Amino acid sequence: MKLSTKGRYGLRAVLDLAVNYGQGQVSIRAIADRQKISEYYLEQLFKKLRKAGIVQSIRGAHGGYVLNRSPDEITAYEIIRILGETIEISECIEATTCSNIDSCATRPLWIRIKQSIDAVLKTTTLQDMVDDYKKITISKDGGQDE
Amino acid sequence: MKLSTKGRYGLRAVLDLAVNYGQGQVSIRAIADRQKISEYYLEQLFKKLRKAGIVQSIRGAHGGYVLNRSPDEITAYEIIRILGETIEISECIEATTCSNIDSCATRPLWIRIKQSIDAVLKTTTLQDMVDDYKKITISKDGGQDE
DNA sequence: TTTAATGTTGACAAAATTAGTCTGATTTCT
DNA sequence: AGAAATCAGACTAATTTTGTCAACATTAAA
Ligand code: FES
Ligand code: FES
Repeated sequence: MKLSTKGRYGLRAVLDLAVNYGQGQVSIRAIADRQKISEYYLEQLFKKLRKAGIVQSIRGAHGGYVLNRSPDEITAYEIIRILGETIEISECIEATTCSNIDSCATRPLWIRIKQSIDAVLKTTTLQDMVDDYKKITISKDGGQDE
Repeated sequence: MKLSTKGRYGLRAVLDLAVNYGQGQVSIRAIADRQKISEYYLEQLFKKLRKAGIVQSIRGAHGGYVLNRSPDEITAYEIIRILGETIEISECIEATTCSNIDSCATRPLWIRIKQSIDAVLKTTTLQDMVDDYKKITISKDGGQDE
């Protein structure tokens, strides 16, 4: 069970925007460079994020993307879902029923797992993650921003 | 993010054994029938379970499989891991470090998610699941065993 | 007004993983 | 001997994921 790169790359990219929140737009190329992700692939992901209203695009020369809301108002859950990542574990969990529910004793377990994952994702904002991240890097190299 | 059929089918199959625990061996064909899973595919899964000592095989005519331990001593976590299912979310979580950990702010999140999944799996025994299952079916059709 | 940088879109291709099947052997019971 | 089952490993098919590309649209700056 692994999150696909959609979710992993996408969240890292959005986090890059969160770190730079309030300092103007960031281009896909810059993110691709920093995060070592294909520029073309990121385009796909930002398409979804823009349609969902998470980010705003600034077109033209020196354009880029900006978060539409403050990082502490965006949860990891939103991002993951928008990127098309499903936290289903088993297909029949989101549905209210399942064709062979009578011979299946695993449903309650999958549901509990899904709930515990969702709980973590929903209570984690981008700001939380940025804070954690800064704590690590600062303790390592003495800080990089003024 | 989905559990592969290895984990889903495998756990259902083992649960089938757990329901019949103490009543002798169960053949793969019987499980395949009840759970609507390919007989050949199940063979693959039981191969792993046998090597890991979860089940014991009884060869020859009227053979089958039996749980090697009591259902309340086997956790869902064990089964899932033995079947080769990884609960990694991201590749670099099990490892103590990661090549681009410096530009990645998502690690703490993935770790917390993994821990919450593991917690659920480790605290759920086959017996727990059988109990849940019986509760449902009994309330539905008035019970099926004597 | 031109130019260059960037976003936008949809289609496509490559790679990896998962899922499922098959054949043949061995063992044990009747 | 014959039937019913496991055991082992190879093999294929299907699906999903990942990544790439080309053509176009929009805007800012020169
Ligand atoms: S297979 Fe659908 S609930 Fe288990
Ligand atoms: S990519 Fe390895 S820790 Fe995030």
